[in-house]
Amino acid sequence: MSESSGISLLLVDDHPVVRNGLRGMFESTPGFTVLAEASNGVEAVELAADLTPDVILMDLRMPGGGGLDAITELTRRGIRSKVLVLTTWDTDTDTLPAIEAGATGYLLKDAPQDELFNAVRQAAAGRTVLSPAVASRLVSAVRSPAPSPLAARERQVLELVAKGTSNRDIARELFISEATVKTHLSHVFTKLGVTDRAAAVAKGYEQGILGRD
Amino acid sequence: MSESSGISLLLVDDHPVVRNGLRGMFESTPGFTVLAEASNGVEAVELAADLTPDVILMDLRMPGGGGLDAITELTRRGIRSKVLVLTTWDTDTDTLPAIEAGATGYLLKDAPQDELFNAVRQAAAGRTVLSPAVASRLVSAVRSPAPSPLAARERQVLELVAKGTSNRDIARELFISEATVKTHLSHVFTKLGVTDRAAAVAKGYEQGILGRD
DNA sequence: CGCGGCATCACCCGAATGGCTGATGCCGGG
DNA sequence: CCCGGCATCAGCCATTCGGGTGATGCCGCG
Repeated sequence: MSESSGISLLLVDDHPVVRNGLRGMFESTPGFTVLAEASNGVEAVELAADLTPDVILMDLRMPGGGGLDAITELTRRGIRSKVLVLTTWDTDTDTLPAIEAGATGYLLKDAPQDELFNAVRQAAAGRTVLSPAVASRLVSAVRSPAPSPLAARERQVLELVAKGTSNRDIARELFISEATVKTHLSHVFTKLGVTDRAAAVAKGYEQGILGRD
Repeated sequence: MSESSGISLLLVDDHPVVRNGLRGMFESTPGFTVLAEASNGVEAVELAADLTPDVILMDLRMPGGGGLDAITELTRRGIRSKVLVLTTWDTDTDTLPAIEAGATGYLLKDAPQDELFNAVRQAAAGRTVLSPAVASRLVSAVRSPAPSPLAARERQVLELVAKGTSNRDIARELFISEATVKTHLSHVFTKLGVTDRAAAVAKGYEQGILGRD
């Protein structure tokens, strides 16, 4: 942390107006210093590597080096600047990936100024800041209602398979014959595009069919 | 929403002192009405079904009907009250399950009053409110840095297994013998407490060893 | 320096798995 | 009314698994 000049910032946005607006806001407020600006992800990574700002305010959608890749790269390089994603609309599907990639927070640009300031401070302190909309998204992703392509019986079988139940025991458990279990499993394999139970379980988790107990 | 009297509340906590404290806070603040209190989950569900408060402030750990079950039951019954989980420490492993069960927000009891008020208003409006600590938890669950008990090689093998690779092909892929693959897998089984590859994959996902590509 | 964890390999064997072919009954949509 | 999806069942058969037992070499920690 650059103690003397408060929280140091790197602004990343392809739109100069936005950068200017942000720079204005932060420069006219004690406790913040704008170290530099970048207009794309690649630049952002370079500057961040050089200047190690406390917080990087980053737009996601940018020409010439997307924000997402930039975040990934930053974390890969072990640069400790906190990334605060600032986006215009949150209709994006990128919110989750961004967070997974290592973003510390996610805010909408229409957030009131003090919320923004506050978020930056929180981020600098390493705390996660999510705008309500994003938090909701994240939460609903956790309880994602993934429609499964599997028939009810097939899902049941798959669940038991995931628990390590053998075909024979699945048969017993569901009061059907082992042959039927095998048939169901074959269908599961076909539908999931795999050839064995282990991969089927993996797909099951990947597609959210399994995993929500 | 009970327009006339602001946001209506149901307080659920096994500790009378806490209930009292909360009641005091909310009754002395315009815009809130405490409809009732409950000291356990079962009571809470009954009262909620009866009174349909706008927001339910609920402790998680309670004797006689845990908060988690209560939340589950509420969502099951389609009761539209928003549940705001209020917990003392957040060391719990319950935060995620609670959210998955349908909690609208998750706050620590040591949150400052206005934050609490604000959270309740947000919750009443259907927005998700997470205290920073919980948000972090949630986020890190998404990119879970779960320390896997598996050795490097073992993890590799498990990953291939999840892709449906046969032992023989795993051997080829890793330039080792099939026997070695089997040995690794045996160890994986032991460490994960399962007996077959399908269950191993399931555990792998469950424990965050697999799933983050 | 010995013990434990990791990584490697071998051989045996019984049981489980997955592919294939084929069949029946039910149900709902076109 | 027929077709397709679901659910049920059967038998055959090659392959794969998983367990057991045992062995070697390397490395790090005490």
